[in-house]
Amino acid sequence: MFFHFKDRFPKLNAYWDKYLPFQKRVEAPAKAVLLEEGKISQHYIFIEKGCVRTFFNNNGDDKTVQFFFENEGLSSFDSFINNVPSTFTIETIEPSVIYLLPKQHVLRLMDELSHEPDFAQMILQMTARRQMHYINEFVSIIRDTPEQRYQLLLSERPHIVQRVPQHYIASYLGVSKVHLSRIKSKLAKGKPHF
Amino acid sequence: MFFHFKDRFPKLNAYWDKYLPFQKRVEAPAKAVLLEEGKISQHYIFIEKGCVRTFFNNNGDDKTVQFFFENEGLSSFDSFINNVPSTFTIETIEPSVIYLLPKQHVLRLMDELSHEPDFAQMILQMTARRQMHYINEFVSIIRDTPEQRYQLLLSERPHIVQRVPQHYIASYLGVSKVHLSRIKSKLAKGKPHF
DNA sequence: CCGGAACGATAACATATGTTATCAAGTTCA
DNA sequence: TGAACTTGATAACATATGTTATCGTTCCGG
Repeated sequence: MFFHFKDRFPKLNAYWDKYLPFQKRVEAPAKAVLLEEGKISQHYIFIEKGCVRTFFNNNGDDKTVQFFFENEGLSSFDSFINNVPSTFTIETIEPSVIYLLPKQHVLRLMDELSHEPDFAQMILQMTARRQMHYINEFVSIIRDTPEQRYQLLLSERPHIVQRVPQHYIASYLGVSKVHLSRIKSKLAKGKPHF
Repeated sequence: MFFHFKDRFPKLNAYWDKYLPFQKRVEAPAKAVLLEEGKISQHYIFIEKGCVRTFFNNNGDDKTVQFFFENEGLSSFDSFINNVPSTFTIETIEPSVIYLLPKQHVLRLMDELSHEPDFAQMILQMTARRQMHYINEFVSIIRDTPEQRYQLLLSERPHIVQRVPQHYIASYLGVSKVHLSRIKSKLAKGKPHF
């Protein structure tokens, strides 16, 4: 969450660097669970290499909520901040190199940061953007057909299609893996590639 | 957004009361536009009486994103904070009594508030909850069938079903109004009421 | 008080999507 | 290396959902 705003708020860099030493480096294989559904989040997670998804279990099959890649950070935000059980699991997709920053340090970082004069503006701008992201996810799914959503993924976030197994993408799009396969073959017919 | 946290952070009361005089009271008929898609949000909106929806236009027909009722506050958050065009329109559903607090006062309120020692915690807890709300909207739509979503609405937010015209609810659920009508008639057959 | 708009139900048809099953090609790991 | 697992495609069938059209009712403004 914070990492993405380093450019807009250069002051973040100093804080970030200060807490780097407290991070724990982890090399995780594929399908390694970084946080389990129902547990309380204890770390902020930063991805140096590899990719990660968040998902929840629903009657046996799981539904993917979001994908994360290199140089992105995440946590189960509500669980982390409000000390409640996490709604979803965080799991590596590929073998990955992960940095874990324990909650106590993050909270200390936030507390120090809150003495900066423009902290209010910064935190509001950050959270407004995050919120907009999730609203857009919702908007897209009530506005677009699965086929349109897949094409949006292809054009705007092609790395997801390239690196993530198809059934994860299917559940993220809100369709069965069989239907996503149909969508792909339909698109392939319309637009032959030489 | 802030109003809901008055109980958890009693200090908010003092700030809220302090800025009450700067609000403008408006009596709006049904279908009155409080903020238009594409414009930049200039007010925080508080609903004293009536109800309101946010929606966006999509090729002529509109898609409802969220409903708000008495004693709830809202703004087009990203537009308000980041000074960007609003993604959606805010419109009354019923004739309503609305209070508008101009942006400058809200920003001043936030700035004062940021000197409170637990401001960081407060703002993080608030935003984590809001974020969770929107994630849950997304999760529900990739997990549940429209019929299940309608039943959830019936059991957990029955006031929406009672007060809001059906086609608004249909677009919020992500189905056509015809299909929502089908869902209702199907449920009525299964569970006859005497 | 009238006429039109808004709201909601229903039918008929077309299309989209889910489910289950099968097959093939990689990939992993003992 | 071989067996098990993962990934992906496809077929066949059942169900869900969209679209268009029609009808009746209610509501509201001139």
